[in-house]
Amino acid sequence: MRVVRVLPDLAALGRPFDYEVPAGWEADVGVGTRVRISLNGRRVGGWVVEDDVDPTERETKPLAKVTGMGPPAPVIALAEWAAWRWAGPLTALLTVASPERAIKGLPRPPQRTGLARPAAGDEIGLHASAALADVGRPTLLRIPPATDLIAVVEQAIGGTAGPVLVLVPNVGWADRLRARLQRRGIPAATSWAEAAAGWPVVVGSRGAAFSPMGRLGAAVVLDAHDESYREERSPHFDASLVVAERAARDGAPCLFTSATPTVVQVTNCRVVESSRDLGRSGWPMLHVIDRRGADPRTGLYSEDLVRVARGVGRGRFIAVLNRRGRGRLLACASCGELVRCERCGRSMSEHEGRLRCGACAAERPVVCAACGHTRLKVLRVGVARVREELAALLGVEVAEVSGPDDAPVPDTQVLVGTEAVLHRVRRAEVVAFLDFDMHLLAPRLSAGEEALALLARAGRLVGGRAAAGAGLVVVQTRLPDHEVLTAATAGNPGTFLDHELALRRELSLPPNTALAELSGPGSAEFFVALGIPGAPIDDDRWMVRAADHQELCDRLAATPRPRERVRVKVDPTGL
DNA sequence: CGGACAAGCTGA
DNA sequence: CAGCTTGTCCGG
Repeated sequence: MRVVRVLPDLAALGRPFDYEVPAGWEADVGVGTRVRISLNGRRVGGWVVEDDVDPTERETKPLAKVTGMGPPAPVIALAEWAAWRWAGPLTALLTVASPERAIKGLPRPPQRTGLARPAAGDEIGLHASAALADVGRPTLLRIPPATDLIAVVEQAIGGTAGPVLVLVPNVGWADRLRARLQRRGIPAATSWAEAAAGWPVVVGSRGAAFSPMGRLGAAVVLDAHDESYREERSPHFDASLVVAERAARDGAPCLFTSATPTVVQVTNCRVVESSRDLGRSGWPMLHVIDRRGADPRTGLYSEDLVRVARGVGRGRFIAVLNRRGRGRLLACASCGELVRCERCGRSMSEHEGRLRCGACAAERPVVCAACGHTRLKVLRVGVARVREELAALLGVEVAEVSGPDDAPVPDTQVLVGTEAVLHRVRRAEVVAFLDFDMHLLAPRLSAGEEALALLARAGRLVGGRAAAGAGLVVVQTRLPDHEVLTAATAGNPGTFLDHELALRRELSLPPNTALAELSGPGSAEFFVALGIPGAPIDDDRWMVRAADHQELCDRLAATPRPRERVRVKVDPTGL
């Protein structure tokens, strides 16, 4: 009698059980198949995770039902790797890798037309073409933000006979890319079933990293730095790393593209940089407005900014204001200097009568580092007033972009919104960051990387500085010499990366070490059981550290979890 | 996870 | 001590 091992889709259980395959079902059951089983008297769903298991001496029950197709065996193995890498339940990853509804049969794959490799005419195509010869670790193409990436995708598709997986940050982008490929005679899968059936190209967002396609011919991750590749829920897997691992397993080349790669990516990838000319011309024109002299109590609009806004032609003017998080900046009430950490440069907040850095936990007394005064002010913007103020200043209608992602964008020339507005508008003449310091100093490990990525994103809306009709990105800041701003001004993120890498090395932060955040009531007990270096963050959170992920993840996997709940976040971004 | 069963608490 | 809550165990 054939016996299979089934993992029930109950996250807290996390243990497989053995079942018999009833006679006549043999052909419908294999690794990955979605089944229903009778467990402890109730019917639950699950996945076959192992086939032809040695029947234990223990009695086995038969499978109750075959629900439909599930992820193929190599994707199950990939999900197991991801469960190890992000110390999370396999069930959650198998759910991502499975079709939403039961699938019994597959459509017939389309004719392969338009799949010839185009001539690698321009610089981007040449880089992509060369990078595709490389296998093992991803090649990172560092290309400026205002670059059309279709040439990269076409090189990847034309350069292999196997299926190509293309990851993009969001579904809107996936839809547009699919449509463009379709017009070129390249059918791109839009569903789980199509990917499983053998469509030559799969385009998708985060979840598509676990797409049920066969052995990859090549993989491409566009805007590989984008935060949306990171799953917000547990396990917090990073789809770009999943794709890199998958490509390596399949012996396929993996291409990352990014204008603003993270320091971890430039460390772990083979980096190919675009030429200096292309780099400069593809970054936007940046206008930095120094607000150091401004009274912390005055409004958000400098004279300079108002002048720029009044000079806008027919295009859009977009004002961006960060309201994300509870990030509050402190400034000296006397001289206006921002309160920053002397070790890592991030913002500090007041904590039991002392200043404390949210990123590296450094502490010091409540004293202005510039003038020695002890009175500090909280810089906070009256969000509701921002729109009204701008409308009054410019004498035009101003709309606020907020609410759900799919709501229509108001049809006014001037818009105010959080950074989400940059995802919802495709084109602008001017993008102005009213208070960029919130981004530069956010108490997160990735604050600088994210701030630079934001400027690059804004650059897409206004166009590269060399393009016809190029617009302008405006930044109001009290830190005009910040390395993020000098890098963006020069159109060369390399200077920022060098700075950030040196800082990370000095503080033993990733990529020099691997970190995990433990939270929840059981975190203290789990920390002790782990027996690796770490430090408390606050009441029920701990940060643990190991030399690399092998050591960290092996330790996390080998240590039994305490009875009380622990959440583990490998590679935390917020500290 | 959720059912089974045991131990603990409460009030008459 | 019935009736209820809370805790612990376990599944093929």
